[in-house]
Formats: sequence, structure tokens, C-alpha cells
Amino acid sequence: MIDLQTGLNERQRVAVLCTEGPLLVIAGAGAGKTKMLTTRISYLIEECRVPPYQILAMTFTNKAAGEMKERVEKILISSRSSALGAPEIGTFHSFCVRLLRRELLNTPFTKPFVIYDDSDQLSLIKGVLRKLNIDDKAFNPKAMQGRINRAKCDAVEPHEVEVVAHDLFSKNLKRVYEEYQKELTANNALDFGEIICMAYRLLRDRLDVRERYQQRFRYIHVDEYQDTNRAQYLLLSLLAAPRNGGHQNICVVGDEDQSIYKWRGADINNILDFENEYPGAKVVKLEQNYRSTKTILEAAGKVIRNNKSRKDKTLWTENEEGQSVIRAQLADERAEAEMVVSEVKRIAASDARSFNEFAIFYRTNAQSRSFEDVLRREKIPYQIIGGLRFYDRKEIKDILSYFKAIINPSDSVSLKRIINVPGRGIGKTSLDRLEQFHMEANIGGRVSYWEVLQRVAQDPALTSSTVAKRVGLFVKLMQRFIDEQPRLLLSELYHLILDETEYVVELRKEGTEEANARVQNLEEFNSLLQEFEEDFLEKTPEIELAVHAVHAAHDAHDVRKAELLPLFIEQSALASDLDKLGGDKSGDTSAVKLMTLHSSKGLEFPVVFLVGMEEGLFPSIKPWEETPDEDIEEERRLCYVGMTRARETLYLMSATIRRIWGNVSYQQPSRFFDEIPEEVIEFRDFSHGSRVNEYRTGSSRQYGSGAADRSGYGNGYENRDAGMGKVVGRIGPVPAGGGAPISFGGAARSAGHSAGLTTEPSSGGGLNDPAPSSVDANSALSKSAVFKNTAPKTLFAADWVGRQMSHPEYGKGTVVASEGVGPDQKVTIQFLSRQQKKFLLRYVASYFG
DNA sequence: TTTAGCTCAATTTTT
DNA sequence: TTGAGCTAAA
Repeated sequence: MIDLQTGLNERQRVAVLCTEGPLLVIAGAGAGKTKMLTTRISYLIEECRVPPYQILAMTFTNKAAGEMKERVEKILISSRSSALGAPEIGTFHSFCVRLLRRELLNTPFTKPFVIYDDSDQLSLIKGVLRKLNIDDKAFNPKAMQGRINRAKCDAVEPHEVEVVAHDLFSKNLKRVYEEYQKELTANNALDFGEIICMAYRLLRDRLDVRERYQQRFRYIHVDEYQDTNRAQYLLLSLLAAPRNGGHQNICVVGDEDQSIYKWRGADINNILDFENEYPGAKVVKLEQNYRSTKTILEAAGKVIRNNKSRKDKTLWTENEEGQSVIRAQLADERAEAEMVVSEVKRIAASDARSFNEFAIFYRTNAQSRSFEDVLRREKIPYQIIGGLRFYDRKEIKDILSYFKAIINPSDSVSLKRIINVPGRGIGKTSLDRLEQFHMEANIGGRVSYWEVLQRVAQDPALTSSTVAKRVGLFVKLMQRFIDEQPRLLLSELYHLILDETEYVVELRKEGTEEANARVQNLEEFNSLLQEFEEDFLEKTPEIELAVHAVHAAHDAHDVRKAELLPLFIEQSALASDLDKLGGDKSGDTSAVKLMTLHSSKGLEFPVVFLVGMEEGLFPSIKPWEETPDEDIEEERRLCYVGMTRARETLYLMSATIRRIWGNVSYQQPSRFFDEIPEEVIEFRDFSHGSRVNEYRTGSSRQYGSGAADRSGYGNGYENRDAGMGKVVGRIGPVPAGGGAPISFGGAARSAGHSAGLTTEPSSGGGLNDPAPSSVDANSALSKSAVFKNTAPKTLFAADWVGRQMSHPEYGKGTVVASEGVGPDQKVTIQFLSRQQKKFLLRYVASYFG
């Protein structure tokens, strides 16, 4: 018996009990939607006697799917039955891949397909551009890729692409998209978008198949519905909507306030239109939050309230009031990192928290660096989520490409990737020749790259005897792998590849730190393979195996082995970094988590640091173009998502100056600060620490008018930009270990720079990297004496202040400060875009009217 | 063929 | 700042 009385609130109970017919659940952050969903699924099985295999639940991440699976299993095991199979719980993509594999005969593929990731896709698109003689300078391949993927999100097929008259780009887009699709099929490959689209088209065009799946999955659940795109929406409609003869037993859960993937094709209308697509849909709102303190919820609620396009809903909680949200202003990104880390240490010690309970969220991956530096120095374990996926590392991708080419020699992208890796003397010229042959041979036909390689190897007259020989060796090598593969375990094949190609040998020859890291990654990859192998041989039921086995193997054991490789490749393509996170059994060491705001969705932590809250960075703004309100609203939702991840303690941080792409940039605090009521905020101005204060006094002039007001600290300080700020005075010491003062930007990685803050001349410090770009920043330290109490006159040279200029990149601006003399003179410009930038005067002098 | 050195671009990215 | 991709020289 599923316990519906305890542990569920009234609304959740309604949602669980409403099993028949369409149901839209609007679930605010932390309102227990996963609990609702898992209970609902269990209820269907236990109480409604629905066979588990008739239940489908779709999520966006493997992690969400895994969590749901686990929790459903727990409930079911703790009650009784589990023998009736399991509900199908997975991501949209894994669901569609399984569907396509089961229906392989109804797809254009004659044998199991491989999945192309973004970089594979880009390679293929570049190849198409070359083939069609389209200049990739004029028509950026990445832009093409973006548009193709967008089209796929919108379920737009090549023939439906609209060509705008006189618009070459749209014309080319159509051609490229068309050709790209052909190439994909010829390569026996699918990209992420195509996984969904092909499944959609199959269900759309084949009534028999559609009916089978409609009958199979009688109860459908969709998580994060606000993030579904058009293609996903249509797919769901084919399974459940009345207009397609569906059963309408569909329960979608979403929250428009947490829609943060609009830029990627997520269509908010899917939620708004739900009641049209499914007339008579019930709507349930879950508004009680179980995660955060009242204070955090209040702050987040006030922020999201500023969005115009949203249905009004108000989260409430019975949780404690909790402590104030802490908003901290730091001197620069280094100081920001120092403070975060020192707070982590302090709280970990005083509140006996494990490092697991802390998370740092930033807008862009690039921001992780400063935190990594400090965390590493302080020997605090940390884990970065996202960024470069493990499977995206060069060495891993190389091996995976061998794998892919072995099971699917039609995969030209993978073949081209590895043909000269490690180097076998097949260089650019040879590759161009091969490419040429491929194009010629492939006209009107279906000659794969692999076949071209074989021909070239056999016929020295086609190229030269050297090239033929070298290509021949590669062909022979690959052929051997292909022949051996069915008899080998994953790890055996892996070692065979490494041995025969001397991949590791080559890496060791390099002897660099980077090469060593790659060898280590390969070792990790090896254990991953073994793990997969063991898991697979233990658990995977025989039924799952049938599909790939068509062309392999002679006995049952070999069938299993032959199955391993395709399955591994598939999961490596669909896996993400997020998956590793938080699985309590995965031996997860206690580490501070670093991730982008996007990755943070769906997670929660007791202590959250939201860093880099500065105009331009967050909200992200391109200074050179207009930012539409909708974009700001999406940024605001992102802010809301980030804030509502916090259970007890929330820090919102911003830096005054930050290095962005190697330039020093003066940052204004994020507008989102203005939206949080004063009462729930505690303002800690760390840029007014004793030593830093000197820096502030000097450089605060950079702000132009009003700057003087800011330099006094601890008394009636009012930050106009922050729009708030009851002053609590300086709290805590300047956060730094061993008395090292807060230092200036990234340049301060060498200890000497920080000395600029006090007495030591920078020339005596570890200025070991005087690259031109860093000199710019360093000179701010060493020459302009901004850190000295007595600022030289030139610092405030009035002659330039107030003058107008027009920058080709940043637009119109006014000089608000000037410093240095002669060739070193710098000016700080306040641009209309709210950004401030500092330039060497001689570089920008020509932009003044 | 390889590689050193240059220019250019650059969010977010569940799959 | 980093990285990818291209050109020129070894």
C-alpha cells in the first residue's frame, strides 16, 4: 500500500491520484515534484494494477532519470511486487534511441547506427560545405550547425526550410541541411536532434508503429516540461494526444519560472498550450517549498516577480526564517574566489559541514578558474561539473573514434579523425587527395570513405606508392580490429588498439605534463570500460541484446561480447558530466561542487555561492547588440534557479574588476541585486578591507562621480548601483591564507603582485610572465601607483575625463577616469551599455571625436 | 610532413 | 585568457 497520507501534501496527493486523463502540474522550485512523480508511478503500479512496462517517464538528464528510477524501485521493493518488469524511465534521447533500435527495420539504417556529438556534427558540416563549394569564411560552419540544430528542435525538415529571397545564407542553409542529412544516413549516424526527429517522423508516418507504442505506453510522465522543444512536444502528442488517437494519460510537470533553455529551442508555449492540446486537462499547482528558508524564498520570489511573461504563483514554506542572504562585493575575481573559499572553510569548521554541502554557481565555465586556483592551493577537494565532458577529451574521443569506426566503417567522420592518429605519415596533402577521391567516387553512388581507402591501398597508381602503402597499413590495421572485435571484450579491444597504434607510446614520447594527464585519462577510461563490462555481463537481460546481434557472433557468449561495444558507444554519447553527481553509491568523495547555473537546475545544496553577479556577465549582455527583454527575463529565471538551489545559506557575489578575455573590465553590480529587498540582505563589502581599502581609495576614482562616497567605509555607505546596502561593517578578515592580501586579477597568480598592494615593488616580485596582454594589467599595479596612499596627480588627470568617444566595438562612451603618463596613460570609459573598460590611451586615441 | 607562430573568436549546452 | 585553425618555414 502506497502511503499517501504521510509525506504528501494535499496538492501532491491530488496529482498522484489523478491518474486518468491529461494532467498539468505546475511545480515550483523545491516543491517536491520528484516525490510526487515517483509516488504517482508507484501508485499506478501498486494500487491501479497497471503493469510497469506500460508506464513511461521522460526526463531531460540521465541524472534525473536515474534518481527517479532509484526512488521508484525503492518504493516498489519496500512494498512487494517487482517481478512485472520495470517502468521505462529515461531521457527523451535514450527513449528515442531505444525506440529506433527496436524499429531499426523501419528506419533508413540497415545496421546499428552511431551517435554523433557536436564536434562530429561540425566536422560533417564542414565536409558538406567543402563538397558544396561553399566558402566557410563567408558562411560560418558553427552558425550553420546552430541553425540546423535549431531547425531540428523545431521539427523543421530540410525541404521545409524557408529561403528568404536574396538571402544567401538561408539558401545555403537549405542546401547544407539537405546534404548533411544525406551524409548522416550514409555514415550510419544520428545527431542529437535527429534522434528525436527521426523517432517523431517514424511515429508520424507509420500508423502501425504509432499504435503499437500508444498501446504499449498507457501512462506517460514528462519532467521539466517547460524545457521541451517543438519536436519533443510533437513526439509526445503522437503518443498521447486525442487528435492522434492517443489515450491522453499524460502527466507533465513544469515551471515556467525555471525555463532556461529557450535559446536552445525550448518552447514555453508547450506549457501554455497544454490545455488546448489536451482539452479538459486538470491543472495542479505545487507551491509549497520544502527546500529553502523563508528568507531565501522571499529573495528569489522578489527577483522572479520582475518577469512579465509568467503566470503568477507564489511559493511559500513552513521552513524557518533562516539567515539573511549575504551579498558581497569584492575587489576582483581573485578576491571573490578567496572569500568563497575562506567562507567554505569557516562554515565547514563552525557548522561541521562536509564539503559536499557547498556549491559555487557561475554564469560561464571560464569563471571556474579562479576558484580552482584557490581551492587547489587550500587543498580543498572540489569537483567541476560540466565544462569539458570526460568523453570529449581528445584522447578519449580518439579511442572512441576507433571504436565507432570498428563497428561502423561507414562512419567517415570517425575514420578521418583517426586515420593519422597517432601520426602515420598521412598528412594534409594525402588527406586532401583522399577527400577528392571520395567526392568523385561518391557522386550519385554510395561509395564510403572506407571503400575509398581500400581502393587507394590496392592501387598505387591512384596516388603514389608511398601513400598507398601508408593507407594500406591503416586499412589493414582497421580490418584486423574489425575482425577481432566480435571475439574480444571491450577492454581487450581497447588494449589491442593501444598496442597496435602505439598510442600511449607516442604520448609518453611527448613527455609533457599534458601528455601525462592524457595517459592518466586513458587509464581512467580503461577502468570505466571494465566497469561497464562487468555491469553489463551481470545485469543486462538477454532480450536487450537481440538488436545488434544481427551480423555478429556464432554462439550466445559471443553475442554478448559483440553487443558490448555498440552499447558502450551509445551510452558514452548520451552520458554527461552531471551523471556523476550525487549518486550516493558512486563513491562520491566529499567535494565542493562548481558548475554553471544551467547545470545547477534540479540540484540543491545547503550553502550556495552565486558568483560573478555583474552587469554584462550576469545578466549576460553583448555590448555590441541590443538585448531583448526576453533575454533578460531568461537570465532572471536563471538567477531564480540558482537562488532556489540553496537550502540554508545563500551568497550573492560580485567583483568590481574582472578580467574578461584577458582584458581588465570594470564591472557594475548586477541589476538583479536591485530587485532583492533590503530586509533580507546582509551586505558585506569586502572591497573595503584594510589593505584593499587603499586600492579602493585610489581606484575608486575610476567610477567618476560619486566615487568618493564609496571610499569611506563602515559609515552610511550607500551603494547606488547595488540599490541597497545596510552596512554591517566589514565582516571577517580580508579572506586570504597566510596573510597574503587580496591581489589584483589573474595577473596576481605570482606572489609578487599582491605586494603592489603594500610595499614591495612589483619589479621585485614574481613577474615571470610579462606577456604584452598582462603588462597592461600589471602596469596598473606597478606604475600607476593606484595602491599607494598618495596617488600621483596623473591618476586624476582631468584633461581627458568627461570626453566623449565612440568605440567600434563597445559604442559610445565617456571617459570617467584617467591614469598614468605618456605612453602608459590609460583611460577608463563608461559605455552606454553599462560596461566600463580601461584602455591604453594610445590604442583608443583615434576614437575620440 | 611536421611544427612554430600567427590570427581570430569567444555565453549558457540537460542530450 | 584559451583554443582552434591556418600559413610559412624546416
